Amino acid sequence: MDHKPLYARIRDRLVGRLVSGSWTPGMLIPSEMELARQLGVSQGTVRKALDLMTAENLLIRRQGRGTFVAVPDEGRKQFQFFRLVPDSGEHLLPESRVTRRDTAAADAAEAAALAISRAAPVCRVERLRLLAGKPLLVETLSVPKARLDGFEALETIPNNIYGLYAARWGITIAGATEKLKAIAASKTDAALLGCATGEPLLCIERVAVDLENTPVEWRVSRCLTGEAHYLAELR
Amino acid sequence: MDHKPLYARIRDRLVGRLVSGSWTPGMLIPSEMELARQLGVSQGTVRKALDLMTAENLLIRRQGRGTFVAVPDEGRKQFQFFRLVPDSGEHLLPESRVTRRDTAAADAAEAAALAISRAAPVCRVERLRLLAGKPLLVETLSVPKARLDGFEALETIPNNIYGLYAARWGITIAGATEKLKAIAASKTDAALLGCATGEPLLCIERVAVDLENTPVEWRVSRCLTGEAHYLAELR
DNA sequence: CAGTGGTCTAGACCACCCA
DNA sequence: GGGTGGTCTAGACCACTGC
Repeated sequence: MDHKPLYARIRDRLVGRLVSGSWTPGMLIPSEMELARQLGVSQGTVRKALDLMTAENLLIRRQGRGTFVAVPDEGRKQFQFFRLVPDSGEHLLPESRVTRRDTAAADAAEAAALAISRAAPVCRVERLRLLAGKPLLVETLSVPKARLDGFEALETIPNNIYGLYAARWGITIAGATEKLKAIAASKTDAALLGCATGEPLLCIERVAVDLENTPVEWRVSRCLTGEAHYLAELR
Repeated sequence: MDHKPLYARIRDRLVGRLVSGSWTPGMLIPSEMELARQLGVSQGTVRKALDLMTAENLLIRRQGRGTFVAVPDEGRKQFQFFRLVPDSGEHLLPESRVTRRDTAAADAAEAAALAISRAAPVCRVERLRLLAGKPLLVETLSVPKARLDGFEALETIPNNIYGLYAARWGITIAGATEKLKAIAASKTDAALLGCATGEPLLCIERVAVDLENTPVEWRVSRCLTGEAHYLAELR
């Protein structure tokens, strides 16, 4: 059972330092040699663990400088989980305007997506996001109150919410699964987006997970794709 | 200029064997030790090159057996470039029905996507794809005639077209870029798909590239997403 | 200049597969 | 048993960074 390779167990121990908060975003971590001494393995094994974590976007290595803990929204990483880009190709972050908030027991869809019980309370936010002043999408997100206690009392919801999860609750969003469909705009969405009812919208349903692969957030976005598109790279 | 690391240059030489066809899909390639001798580098360097190629889905390594050239449509790899899955979760390959074919000079969109001139001839295929007998999507694909000569004379277009590119022209599709939008069904698409004109469709525009990153195929799919969705994993 | 990560080598032992 | 890839170690040299 515990016959994972040594480098994988080293990785797990180092991820533990991230989860426990003893390594914080942006921080310089000890050198390979130092870690090898601390952990009682060779430098090569530490390197393999660090390379794994680098591939997972958890660390950033810089020759001559050292190895750093990745900060969620650094440079392009801001867009790691935002694949909707203007047709013109520029990558801009949209502004946000919160249109609704509440806290209540999870509905069936939320309970399934977040792997929690129907009775568990969730906090919800609906917000409109605009690019260069024009409505781009409206999204509804739900998080388990148990996991992000105090979310419902936040005065403002920052634009970059994954940075908030990290700063306030020490939760790093490590990945997400998205399901895309084309739908017709509902009356309320159309009003928010300033388009016609029935207009085709790109619907993105996302479950975001933390380092331990536990669902943290469920989000459904309805996007106008007249001047933007969702970009996917397949390799 | 040429100061790429040794393992990267080894990778390029080995990719060359794939491109030239001296290594063919499914084939067992020489062992690490043998390659190290042939190429005059250490086993560790060969390993790093092979690991790279494995990560690119070009090779498959099996402990105790050896290293094999990946077969484009082996097992789940059939779906490497087919991200549209039924909501039920099963992964089935759709049947295809060709609805139109022609060969002509490239239009502006094709020339831009395939990086060829307007005068260059392209072969086009439009086909309807069905899942369990129900229309799922209609797609139009264009390939440069110069690159896939004889394509226009094919009697049948196989369901798995990337396997054909490999078998007939020795071209391996190594990656693709997809742009997604929500659009309203045109009259002709609606007729093919058996839906109402104006019905929201998921439009997937894909440029597929070969091992050397040269565009090989341009494809635009219009999909019904009533009972299926496009699945994306973000890491 | 010293310290870091990046590359490259050499060799050991293991787990797995097949004849 | 002999060969394969998978893991782990140890040490060398290089390229880059900052003092």
